[in-house]
Amino acid sequence: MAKERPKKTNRRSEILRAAEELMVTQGLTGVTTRKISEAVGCSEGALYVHFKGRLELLLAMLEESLPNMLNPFQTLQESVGRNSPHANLEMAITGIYRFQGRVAPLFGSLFAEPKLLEAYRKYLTTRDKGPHLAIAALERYIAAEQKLGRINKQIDAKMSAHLLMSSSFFRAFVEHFFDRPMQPPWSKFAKELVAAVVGEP
Amino acid sequence: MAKERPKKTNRRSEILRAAEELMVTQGLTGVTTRKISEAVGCSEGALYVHFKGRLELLLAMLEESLPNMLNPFQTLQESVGRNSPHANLEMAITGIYRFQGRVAPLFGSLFAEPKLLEAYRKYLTTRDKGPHLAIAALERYIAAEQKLGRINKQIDAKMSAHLLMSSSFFRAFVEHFFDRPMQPPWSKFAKELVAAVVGEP
Amino acid sequence: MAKERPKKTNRRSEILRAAEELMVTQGLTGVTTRKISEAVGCSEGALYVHFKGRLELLLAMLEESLPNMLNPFQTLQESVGRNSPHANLEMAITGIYRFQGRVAPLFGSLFAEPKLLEAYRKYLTTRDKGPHLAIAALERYIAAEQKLGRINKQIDAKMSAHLLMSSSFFRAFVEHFFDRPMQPPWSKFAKELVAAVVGEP
Amino acid sequence: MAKERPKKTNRRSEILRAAEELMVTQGLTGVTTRKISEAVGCSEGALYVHFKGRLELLLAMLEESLPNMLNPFQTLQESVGRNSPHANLEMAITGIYRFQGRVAPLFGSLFAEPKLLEAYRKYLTTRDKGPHLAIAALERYIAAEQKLGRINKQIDAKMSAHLLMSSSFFRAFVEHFFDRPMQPPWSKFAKELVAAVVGEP
DNA sequence: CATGAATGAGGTTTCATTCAT
DNA sequence: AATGAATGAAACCTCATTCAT
Repeated sequence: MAKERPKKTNRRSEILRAAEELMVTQGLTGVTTRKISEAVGCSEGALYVHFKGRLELLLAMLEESLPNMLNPFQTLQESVGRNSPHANLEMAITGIYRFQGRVAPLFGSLFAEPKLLEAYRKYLTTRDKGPHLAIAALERYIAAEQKLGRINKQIDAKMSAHLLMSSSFFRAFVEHFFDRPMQPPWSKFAKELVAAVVGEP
Repeated sequence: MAKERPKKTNRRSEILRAAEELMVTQGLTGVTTRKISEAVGCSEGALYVHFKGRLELLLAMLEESLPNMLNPFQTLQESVGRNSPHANLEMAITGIYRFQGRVAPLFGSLFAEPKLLEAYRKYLTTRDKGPHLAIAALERYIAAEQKLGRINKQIDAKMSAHLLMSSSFFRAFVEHFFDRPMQPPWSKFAKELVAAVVGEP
Repeated sequence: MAKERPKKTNRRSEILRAAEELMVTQGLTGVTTRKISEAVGCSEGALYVHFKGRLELLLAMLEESLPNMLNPFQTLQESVGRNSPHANLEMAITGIYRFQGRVAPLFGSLFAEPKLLEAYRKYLTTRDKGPHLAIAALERYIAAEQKLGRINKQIDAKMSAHLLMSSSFFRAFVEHFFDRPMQPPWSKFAKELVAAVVGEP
Repeated sequence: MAKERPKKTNRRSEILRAAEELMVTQGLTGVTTRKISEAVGCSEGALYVHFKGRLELLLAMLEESLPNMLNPFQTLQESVGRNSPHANLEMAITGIYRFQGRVAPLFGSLFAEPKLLEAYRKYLTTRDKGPHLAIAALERYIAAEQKLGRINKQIDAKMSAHLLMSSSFFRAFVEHFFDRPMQPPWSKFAKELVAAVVGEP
């Protein structure tokens, strides 16, 4: 009789979640095997059942932190020609901004451990992941709207995409670095940013 | 006959230089008291003659990594009305970009050690230092050139400053993160960026 | 067939025994994690598997040094009405004296490390341990014998108990402090002491 | 012409006073060369101008902590035949008790550093110092009063002296060990103690 | 799959002491 | 007499990892 495997999904993802939580609250340096196991409520040895070592564990954790980034762009692509381009772009960069708020500290942290950074680099490049995807998605959207005449055709779509991305990232980074929101508040800034980059609505 | 004191570069700065070197090559995690003392060629105890502890040492090191940033802006302010505004802005953001290439890994690293980040935060805010100064300098320059009619008065000076800063930072960060230059090369990108932000020359 | 587990004296107690040994031979200052691990023949890290830190280790060690004190008093209580009260008291204070000879240096040492003293204090007071127990036991015994008419009823039992305890402790402390026995030798002194305190037999 | 030495007494005794203060507040372990120099407000090196090393410094400090003990006994000897013997003894043991309250932690501490204890031992024994002096003084007084018929001649003067000394020491030690006064308060206890030891007045 | 004990290397910091100035 | 920089040893503790059970 087949042994059903009902309670799985468990450990491995518990561990990853604990690791991410620690990374956010204590910084990369605070993500020790001891603390992870304490947070999960298991022995340190248990970590090595699921991962070859700390590095692999952290890589897996980073892997699972990314996917959420894609959503804003699917939505964006689907809204070509619908609503106003400005509203669409604002929503998109708001998604990006939020995502970057979460990952800026994570990614920044990696500079502290070159081995981990190098490994993550390899992981990203072999799968062709990176911010260029987001920029490209923005660019495609802008170009599409330009074709529809809803965005000024003079605008350099690629550069605009770059500007939107850069500004969101810079803001997210600085705000987390100083642990304090910048002025003006994001919603106002997003409007102004889009207006400045693709022209007044 | 005055006794010259030639060799007084003085431990303290040797230590700081060694620490910075280590931070760049090995990441914040690699900046240990042991390694610093080895790099300097002194005992570990010697570090504590000059600094209360590792944290203070690192803070001092960060302190001494900043000042160089100010130069591009002094130059910028002095060139109001001279040469072309585009050339001036390109030079300025090139300076910023280079500076950020050096400090992005440093600052990113800090996310790995919240205590250090917090301390550095305090240091920066009590002296009102931060990227807003650079942005404000750019903004002042743009506004000044607008007054002279050398830059389109329609342009939002503050937002433009922000865009220039963000783009430089984003590029510097990403290039160091991936350890690979982005396309197009900086000199070309800088031109396009300035053009996109303050209008074709 | 059951596997006997003979060698389980178990690190933890090996460690505690080594620590006590060191405390006696080298003084509290000589009880270092290094020396303990060397004495046990394990790594320093192993200590931290069993104890949170040096302080907890020392507390546990002190904890296990006490219990032996209780025996003299059980015996004492059981001998009410039997043999001569003087002989009984002599035996009891001899037990106390021996115990105090062992712990006086230990307890004295604690003044050298206020944090440890404070922690031990807390440990003792929360469990209502302390010399008052010994004094009370002596007092109870004396009172019981007074009821039986075997000790002069005029005697202040409480004060007598106090005197017996104090004298034993003082002697033990001084002898260890000077590393030299006092005159007259204990057996003679004990007799005289009891006679002086509860009256000639 | 005599060189007057006006501002002396200084350093050396400043250092000793600082060391004693530290010993009382931080325990022997807290008496480090660094802390002493900080407390005095001089360099660590300065300590070695006045003392060969830490051990000699501490010995000198202990040396200067004792002399005050003698006063109660001078007074005592002078009051033979005056006032009441009980009052005189109470005053004497109160002096002893106070003194021991100060030195019990100091002397206890020494068990933590056998080398220092050994050195101090040598110092004490070569000059024939020690608690036997105090006991002998008490004994002499009691005997003198017995001769005058002011104290019961049946009393064993030597043992009485011993009991008075022991009780004071025990109390001082325990009270400092537990950092809490014992019951009954000293003044009441002293009366009862003297009454118990040399008979009701 | 999981544990708990163990380890060796390495972390930061403090110590008493020396010595050129 | 005094300093301040320096040191080597040693303090306590934490790390990632292994392995028998």
